[in-house]
Amino acid sequence: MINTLRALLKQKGYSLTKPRLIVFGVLAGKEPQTMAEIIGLTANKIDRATVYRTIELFEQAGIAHRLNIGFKYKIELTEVFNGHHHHLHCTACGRTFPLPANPMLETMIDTVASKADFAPRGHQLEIYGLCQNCSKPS
Amino acid sequence: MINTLRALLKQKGYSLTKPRLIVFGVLAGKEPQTMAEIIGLTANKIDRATVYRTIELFEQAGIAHRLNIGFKYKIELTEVFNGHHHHLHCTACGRTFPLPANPMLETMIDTVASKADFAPRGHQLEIYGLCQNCSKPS
DNA sequence: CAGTATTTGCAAATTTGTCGCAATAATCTA
DNA sequence: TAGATTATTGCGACAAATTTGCAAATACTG
Repeated sequence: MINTLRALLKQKGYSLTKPRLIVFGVLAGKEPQTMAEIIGLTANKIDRATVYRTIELFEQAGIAHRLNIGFKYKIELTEVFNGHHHHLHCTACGRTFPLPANPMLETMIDTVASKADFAPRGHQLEIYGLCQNCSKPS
Repeated sequence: MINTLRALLKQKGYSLTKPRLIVFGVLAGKEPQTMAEIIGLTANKIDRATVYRTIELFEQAGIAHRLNIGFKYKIELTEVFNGHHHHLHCTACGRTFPLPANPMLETMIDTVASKADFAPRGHQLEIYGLCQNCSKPS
């Protein structure tokens, strides 16, 4: 994991610094995080500006990317680390869950775009609703 | 159209005011707009703060909703006015095109979510790539 | 049309994201 | 591994985006 990180950084000529490792640590194996969350979790270690710069750099290096959810956006590691997937966003508790990609669905999405004379390069599917926990009768 | 607008507002106990009509007019029948665009188009008629408040109110009343595209978000009228559809976002020219919903695709999305023990209430699919115009050989 | 409740504009305050630059840490070379 | 070179960080100042309080204006009700 760290090796992949190092490799992706090196590919772009970036170095693996302490702040970058910290930000990566905050993202690894967690649900997508908002900027505020990342900044909060690293507040005593890294400056706000560095967090923004790091995220931007991670995006350029294909390490992390933005996920648009409702108003805000959240950051998560790319499919290199997480595999391609979509998201289930619970409108009750605000959590975001990964939904493993379904090959048939992927194909259909590309097909539908192509039929509209559009050359698809990627997509993002966000499903809104209630997670298992929030739809339980209280 | 205006009647539907009035009805949706009344349903929530909101009144149909001049500023709300103006904002509605800016959104009706157009591509999704960014906040900056809406504010710009109404600058000499409505205060910025009112635009923000109106959009928020439109969201609550199911009149308009936010569409997340790349970094920014855009506003468009809901399916009540526009029908359910997805979006093709051209990464070259930045335009956003509607993609009429495909029933089979819709079904598959709901199914996939349900299988993950999630109760889907809606979804948003953004496809990124090149529009017909931008993929032409120049 | 008056009375009441809602909504607006304005100005100020927050929040969010960016930038320049000197200090610091990482990388490279010998 | 020391020393030179380059990339990166923290800090403070900015700039942009969004929110809020409140008095004045507008819409709705009877």
